[in-house]
Amino acid sequence: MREFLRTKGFKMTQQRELIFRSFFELGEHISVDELYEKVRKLDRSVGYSTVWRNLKLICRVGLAQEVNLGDGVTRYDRVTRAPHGHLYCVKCKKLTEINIAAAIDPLQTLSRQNKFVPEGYKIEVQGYCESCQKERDKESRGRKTH
Amino acid sequence: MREFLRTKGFKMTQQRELIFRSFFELGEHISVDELYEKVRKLDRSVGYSTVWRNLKLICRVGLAQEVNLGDGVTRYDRVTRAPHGHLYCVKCKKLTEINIAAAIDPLQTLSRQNKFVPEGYKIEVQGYCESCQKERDKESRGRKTH
DNA sequence: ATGGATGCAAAGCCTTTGCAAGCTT
DNA sequence: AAGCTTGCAAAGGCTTTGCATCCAT
Repeated sequence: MREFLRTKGFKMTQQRELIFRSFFELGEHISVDELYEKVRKLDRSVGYSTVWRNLKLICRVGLAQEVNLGDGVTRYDRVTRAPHGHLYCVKCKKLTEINIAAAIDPLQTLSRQNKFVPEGYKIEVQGYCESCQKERDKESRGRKTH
Repeated sequence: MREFLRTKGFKMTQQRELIFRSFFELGEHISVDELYEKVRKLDRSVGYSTVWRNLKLICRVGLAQEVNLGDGVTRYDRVTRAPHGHLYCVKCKKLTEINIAAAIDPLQTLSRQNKFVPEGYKIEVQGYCESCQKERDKESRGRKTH
């Protein structure tokens, strides 16, 4: 890792190592806050912006990718060999990962037709998870503008 | 429209009509600011929050959907019969709409397998548009943490 | 009248950045 | 030494909300 970063012009520091380690130990869809919490448990002296900047760095060197579920918080997904998408329950916010290989195929074709070079895919299916399907009707009866 | 809203418990007002009209006249991927600008040209007295709340309302009654491209701004897409996805150039931020019917198919299958009831799809392909492909290499040479 | 709708100003929240000091290389 | 990093505090930038007032029904 240290080598990997060096070749890209970055240095390895104690905090950086802690942050990288923590990030990869956590699951997917990690937010800055979540990672910050985890890191703080191991080293109370690490600053929030350091975590934030390192998360950005992880993305910059291609080890992770930002994910935006529209809840106002940017999350980060480790880039794995298997690209995945999400089933996002709009009621309970639960996320379920799905393999999107089958969906990527037609997208590559479309990209080609538009002379577009794809680098990544964000696929999200919004809807209701099994346990929230019953609540669905109530939901649509909301009122008030705010 | 007035009727439609009434059945859902909302009233029609002068501002609301202006906002709704403007929204549907504009293209896709409209941000609150953009809509606000357009509305202000027609009526300087309309407030920002009114535009914001009405955009939310349009979504709530199912006429539009929030789109999040990860640039920190929430955009709104009119819900049309034909669902579409986007080719998002990470360099120039250009958006190109694509028909995602072919990609939805496998996603529905996956949803079914997870006992998930899909309501909408967000599909975004990140990459480089034709004119930005040459810049691609330079881009990856970025340095500095911030 | 009644309750939703509006405008303004003020919060809220998360994301970024300026700086001076501290560490790798 | 040179330059990337870090922490802290302060900005930013967009999204929400409190409230008193206004307006549609």
